[in-house]
Amino acid sequence: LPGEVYDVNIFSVTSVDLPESHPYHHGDLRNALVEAGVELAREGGPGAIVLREAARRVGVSATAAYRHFHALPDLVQAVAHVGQLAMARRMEVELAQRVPSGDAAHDAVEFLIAVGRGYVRFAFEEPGLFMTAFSHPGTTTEEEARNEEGEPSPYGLLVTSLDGLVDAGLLEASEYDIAATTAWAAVHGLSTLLPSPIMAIPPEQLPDLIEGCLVLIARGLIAPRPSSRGPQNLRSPHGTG
Amino acid sequence: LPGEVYDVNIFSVTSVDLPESHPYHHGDLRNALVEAGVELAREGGPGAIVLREAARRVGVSATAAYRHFHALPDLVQAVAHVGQLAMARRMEVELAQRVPSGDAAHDAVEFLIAVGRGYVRFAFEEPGLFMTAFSHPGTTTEEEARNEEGEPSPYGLLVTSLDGLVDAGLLEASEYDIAATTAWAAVHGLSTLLPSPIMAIPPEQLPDLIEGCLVLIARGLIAPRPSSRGPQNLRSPHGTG
DNA sequence: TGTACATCAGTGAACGCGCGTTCACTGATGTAC
DNA sequence: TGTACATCAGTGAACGCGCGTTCACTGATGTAC
Repeated sequence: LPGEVYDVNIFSVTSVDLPESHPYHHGDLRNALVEAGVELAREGGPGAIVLREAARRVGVSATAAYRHFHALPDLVQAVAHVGQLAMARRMEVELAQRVPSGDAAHDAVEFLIAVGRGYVRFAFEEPGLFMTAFSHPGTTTEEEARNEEGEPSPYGLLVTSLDGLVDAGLLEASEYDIAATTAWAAVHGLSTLLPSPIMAIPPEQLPDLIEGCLVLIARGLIAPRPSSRGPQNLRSPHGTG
Repeated sequence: LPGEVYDVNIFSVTSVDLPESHPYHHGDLRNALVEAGVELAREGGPGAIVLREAARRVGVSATAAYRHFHALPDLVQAVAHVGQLAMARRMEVELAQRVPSGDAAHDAVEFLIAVGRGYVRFAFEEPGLFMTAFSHPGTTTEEEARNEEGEPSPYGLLVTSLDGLVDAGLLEASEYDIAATTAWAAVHGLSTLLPSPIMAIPPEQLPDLIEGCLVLIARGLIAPRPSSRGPQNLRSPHGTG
């Protein structure tokens, strides 16, 4: 199925090569345009995805793109999907590098931190693609947005992390949604803010800072309930309980 | 000093009115253009700040803007500055609504949470201005970026929050930078993610969700050191200690 | 196996758009004497 | 107090740009008989 070949070889993890033959007219124009779009996104973010330029790079007239995409936003969407996939792959690299300890609780936390680390590092390594993955040009069709069979997704990995925390007894199911939102938001904020000129962190301090933040985020998720211990009362969420 | 009148009356907090008289040619063109730019930003984010349109709204030729701004990015920058100020004001509103308890530790945490709540609510109430405040069109000149005398800034309020935590004995000074980065990132991530179609949270669940996340973030900042208590070992930041 | 035809994937010229920015200019204001 | 002149804040036409998208078209492929 040529329509499924979305691997972009950004990271060495990816080993699937695109077919070299062009059996029919161009043969694989849609994928070629998406790949060109990915390059543009890497170079300049979502705004740099330009239909005419993508066609130019593929060596095809601008009009040809309209055989495969209804309009520009559809191409951007396809690129965003590739970006999400690449991000998930980057997260999986971090997961693969864990060394399991005997302790289930410890390992569950390490899983969460590895997922977060992959997220943030992807944002640093591929800022343009990261921004594109989270741009939303028009609401995604349910059908289009659905992941391919077995494709990893950043959100899926987060969910897996939190399930692990629940299983290890570190997170109450009643706090699941809040924990998920907080974890995602915190990691996303790091990814957005740290690379921006707003913060201007000296590069050599970045790894330690990121790691410290990830630990601190994890701590918030699994901290014991305020009622059971701790020196001060944190009030419970407004309007709840 | 007419150059200082940046109040935009987005919130009723602001009570300074712009002068109605136009004593000299236009008289206050720079501020008028900035205000028009703010409106454009509110309507469509940083990309919607268009020099020609701003001039059109003020009723002046497009060229006139070049008497007051070297080029478009300078106008965007000025608008971003207004956005930062408006955000800080919104945060101050939340601060003003606190009811102090006797407990210093509790109040310090409430201060932090109020600051975060203002940040997130501003992002919901003024998404375009929020995005503009954090866009960075060309690196800011040191001189230009410096705040006006006594102007509040979002980062300044965050720093005040954390100082309060340190004073109350809830945060170790050695963790200050990590805590600051985490708090900012988490709150910024909530502000970015929650309003986006990616999450699609039902509006009636938003206040509780936000509040829960803020508590959870605060918890992470002030959680006791892993070495002293807590059921599992969180490893210390990579490469440190 | 060869031919007629429908279908499909591409071409190339052209459109309208709104933008940022430039240029030479004009008219109002402030100032020196 | 009046006049000459420099300065300053605005005008309006024009430029080039690259974009997304349309249109009528052409040439290659697949298919029925």
